[in-house]
Amino acid sequence: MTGAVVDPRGITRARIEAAALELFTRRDFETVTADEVADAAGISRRTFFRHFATKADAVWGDFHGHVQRLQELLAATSDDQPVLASICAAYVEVNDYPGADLPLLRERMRLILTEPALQAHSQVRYADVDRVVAEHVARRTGDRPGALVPRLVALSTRAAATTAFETWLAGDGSLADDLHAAFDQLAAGFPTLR
Amino acid sequence: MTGAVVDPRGITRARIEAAALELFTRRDFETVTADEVADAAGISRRTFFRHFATKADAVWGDFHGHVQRLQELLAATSDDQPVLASICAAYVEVNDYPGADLPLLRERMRLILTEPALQAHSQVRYADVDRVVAEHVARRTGDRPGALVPRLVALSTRAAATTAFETWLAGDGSLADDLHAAFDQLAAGFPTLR
DNA sequence: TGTGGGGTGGCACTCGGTGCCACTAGCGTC
DNA sequence: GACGCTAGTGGCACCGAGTGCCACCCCACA
Repeated sequence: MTGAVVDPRGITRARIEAAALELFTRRDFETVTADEVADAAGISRRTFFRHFATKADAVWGDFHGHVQRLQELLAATSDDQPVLASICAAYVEVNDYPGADLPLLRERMRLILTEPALQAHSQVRYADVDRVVAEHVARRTGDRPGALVPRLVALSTRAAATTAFETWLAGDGSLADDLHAAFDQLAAGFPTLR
Repeated sequence: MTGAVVDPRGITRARIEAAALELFTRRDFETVTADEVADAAGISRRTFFRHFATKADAVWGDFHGHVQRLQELLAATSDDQPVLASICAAYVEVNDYPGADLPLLRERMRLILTEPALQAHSQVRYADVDRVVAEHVARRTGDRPGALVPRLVALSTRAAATTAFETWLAGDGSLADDLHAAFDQLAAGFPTLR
């Protein structure tokens, strides 16, 4: 009805995201219905599912752009730098949010890491990250992207990033420090275990 | 109606699993409805959801027992053995299926690793594995189970196991060899990258 | 003054999953 | 044999996620 006077292709989407994050934070993800999110955003349920394929997708922001930036950063790395270091740097860079956005990121990651439905959904989104990282490693080693080392590096660096997010959420340090700490352990074969 | 003359608590469940795996293999997971699985297993839809909380759960066999065996194996490891080696050995042992069961395992893992809905669901099941492994590492290092190293080791060893399953599925070697290859890379900090 | 396209809302439908109730079979007790 | 208990089952109605279809409205452009 109001039709949105201009809506430069994103206002509505942003309003839905904000409403969804607010509701999912206040109550459990699964108890919030798509109708409630739509109501809170001032749109119809049908329109909600035009902007987001899934209820879960509403918490991911512009993740596609996130993956694309990661890919570009990896493509621009120097061959002099060790592979793991280049991946760590790319993860740090792509997660370098301005301080004002950190509370939002915190809440988003808390939901993704703790709500079972979102945790499950995350696997599908992160598969894109794994593919991008594996291709980067494959370029550097000459392997196929599906070979053992590229896949293992992709999956275990994502494990490092996930762990870093966990510790970042639990503490009050900087995300970059937590990422470096996790990647250092990984790259050195977990020296503290010996 | 037939009521099952004896059904030593598991016949029905096994029949559902077989029917489900057969259908999911022949067609895509998402296109097979719960009704169809129930029909194929000779039970009602309602009964299907009494045996399995989720359509996806029907492909996991006795995963709970799997996790329990893993936990017992880890608890029984010697402190002389390096932590990563103990985890690798436990993964190998718990996945040491008799040759006759390998086709079943192959199909199960292929579905879990390639069907998006099952891939997503797997995250929730594997969270139990991660918890068990992290507790094992924490016992050995004196850390809390939620600390950086226990969590990182748990998540990255699972990454190694997942990668090993991927390469096992793509090739025709032994799963134990693939697991050892992946864990060796991980424990040594990816030596081939340097 | 048309006219075409994009964003929207409403509606009906499928499917996964759940709560409730009724039925049956097996089993031990009196 | 009648009673009650329990476990497994089927049927039904219901909720919520997601989709296809159609009608509508508004804006841009001819």
